[in-house]
Amino acid sequence: MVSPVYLKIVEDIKRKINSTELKPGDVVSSETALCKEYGASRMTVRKGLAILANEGYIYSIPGKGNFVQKPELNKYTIYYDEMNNAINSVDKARLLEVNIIMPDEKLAGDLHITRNKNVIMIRRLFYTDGAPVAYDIKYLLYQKGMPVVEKEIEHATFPEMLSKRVSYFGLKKELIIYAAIPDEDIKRYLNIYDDLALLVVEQKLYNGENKPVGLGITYFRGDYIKLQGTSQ
Amino acid sequence: MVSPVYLKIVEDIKRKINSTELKPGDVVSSETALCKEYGASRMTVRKGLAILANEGYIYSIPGKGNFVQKPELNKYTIYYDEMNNAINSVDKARLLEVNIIMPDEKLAGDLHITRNKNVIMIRRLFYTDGAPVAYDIKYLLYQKGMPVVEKEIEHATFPEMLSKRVSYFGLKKELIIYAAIPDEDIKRYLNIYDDLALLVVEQKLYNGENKPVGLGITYFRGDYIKLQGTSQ
DNA sequence: CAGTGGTCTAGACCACAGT
DNA sequence: CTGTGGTCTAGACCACTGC
Repeated sequence: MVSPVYLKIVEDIKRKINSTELKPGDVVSSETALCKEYGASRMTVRKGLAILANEGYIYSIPGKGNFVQKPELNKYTIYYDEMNNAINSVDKARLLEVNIIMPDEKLAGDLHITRNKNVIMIRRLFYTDGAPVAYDIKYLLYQKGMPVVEKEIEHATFPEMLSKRVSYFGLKKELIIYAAIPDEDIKRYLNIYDDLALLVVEQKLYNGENKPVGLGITYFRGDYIKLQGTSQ
Repeated sequence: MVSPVYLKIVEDIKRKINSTELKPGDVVSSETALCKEYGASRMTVRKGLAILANEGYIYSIPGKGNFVQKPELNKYTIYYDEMNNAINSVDKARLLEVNIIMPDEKLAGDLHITRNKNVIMIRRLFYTDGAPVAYDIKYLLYQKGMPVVEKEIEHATFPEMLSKRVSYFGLKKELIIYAAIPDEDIKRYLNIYDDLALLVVEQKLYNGENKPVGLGITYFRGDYIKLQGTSQ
C-alpha cells in the first residue's frame, strides 16, 4: 500500500478536471461506480471525494451526485504582519505613546461602543536599518484589571497584543488596504520630504461573539512595503 | 438524528479550544476514548477530527495523538477583482490599445521568456460614473492561433482573459500590492491634477507547470479603491 | 509490548432526486 | 420505484511511538 487508494482517486479526478475532460457543472462518476472502478469500499471512495470537495474541486448535491465546481478565480491568501512583509522587515519598534482616551465619534462607531467608554491608544514607529518606515496606531477596548505592559506591547503584532485577553481561536480579523497621501504629522514621523505615497492597512479584530475588540491603522512608506497574496 | 454525531464532536472540541480548556500543543482525547465517550464508532469520531484538522484547529501525529494547533494569526483571505472592490465597481471599461510587442528586459524576466518572443499588450481605462478610476495594463504570452477578440477582452478580468487558453484549475495566481505616486502619463489618464496616491496591484498568472502566462498591473486612484481581507 | 493514528471493508439505514 | 449522496457500525490490519 505505497499510496492509499483514496489518493489515487483524488489524483485521477483532479487530472480529469485539469485536462478539461471534466468541466465545471459536469457530474463525477457516482460513488457506487467509483467503488467498482477502483475495487474499493464506499467509505474509501467517499474519503477521496471529501478531499476534492475540501479543495474546491467538486461539490455534492444529495440525491443527485457530485459535480465539478467552478473555481474561485478571485480568491487569494495573504499573510499580513505589520512587522514583516515581502520586501522588508522591521528591526526596531519605538513606543511613542500609551494612553487611555475617550473615543471620538468615528472610533466609537468602529468599536461599537458609546463615547464615554475608555479606549487604550498605542502609537508606535517602526524602523528598518535605523530609518522610520511605518507609523502605527492601535485602539484597544479598555478592560479593568488588564494591565498594559509596555515591554510586551512594544514589539507585538496586533493579534499578539490581544491574545492574552481573548481566545486565540475566537479572534476574527478584517483588513482594509488603501493608498493615501501623508499628512504633515506623518511626514514628520516618517522623515518624508518629497512626494511619497503611503500604503495604509486598517486591521479590525473581533471576539468570538463578533464584537470589535480592537482597531489598528498602520501607515507604511510606499517605497517600503509590498503585500503579497497567492492563490492556494 | 437531528444533528450528526460527528458534528457534536466537532462542536464540543471547538468549544474546549475556544474556552482555553484545551490550549495549543495539548493532546485531544484519543480516538478510542472519544468512541467510548460518544458511543460512536471510530470512523465517526475520525470524521469529526478530520473536520477539525481541516479547519486548522488540530493536527495529528501518527502513533502519538491529535494535538491542538496554534492558529495562523496572520492569514487573511482577499477576493480581488480589478473591476469590483469594497467601495466601488467599474461600470465601463475602455480599450486603449491591443498590440503585439517585444518585451523589455524586466518584462521578459517576469514572464520567463527571451526578449525575442512576442507578447500581447492590452491597455485599458476603467470608469465609474463617467470618471476614470483605474489604468490597467496586461501582458499575455503570445500563442499562434490564439485570436485576440477585442470584444471579449474589453470587460474581462485577467483570469477570464486566460481561461480559454489555460485550464481553469491549473491557474496559479499571485498578487503584489503597493502604493505609489502617479507619473505624468497616469495623471493624464486618470484626470489627476492634485496630489493623489495610487494603489498598484500587480497580478501574475502561472499555468499548471508554474510557467508564467501573464502579468497585469492595475493603477487605482487611491480615493477609489479599498481592498478588503478577512480571516476565515 | 500496548497505545496511537492511518487505511480499509462490507455491510446498514436514512433522506432525497427523478421517473 | 431506483439511484443518489449522508450517516454510521464493528470489525480488521498496518506503521509508528514510547516504555
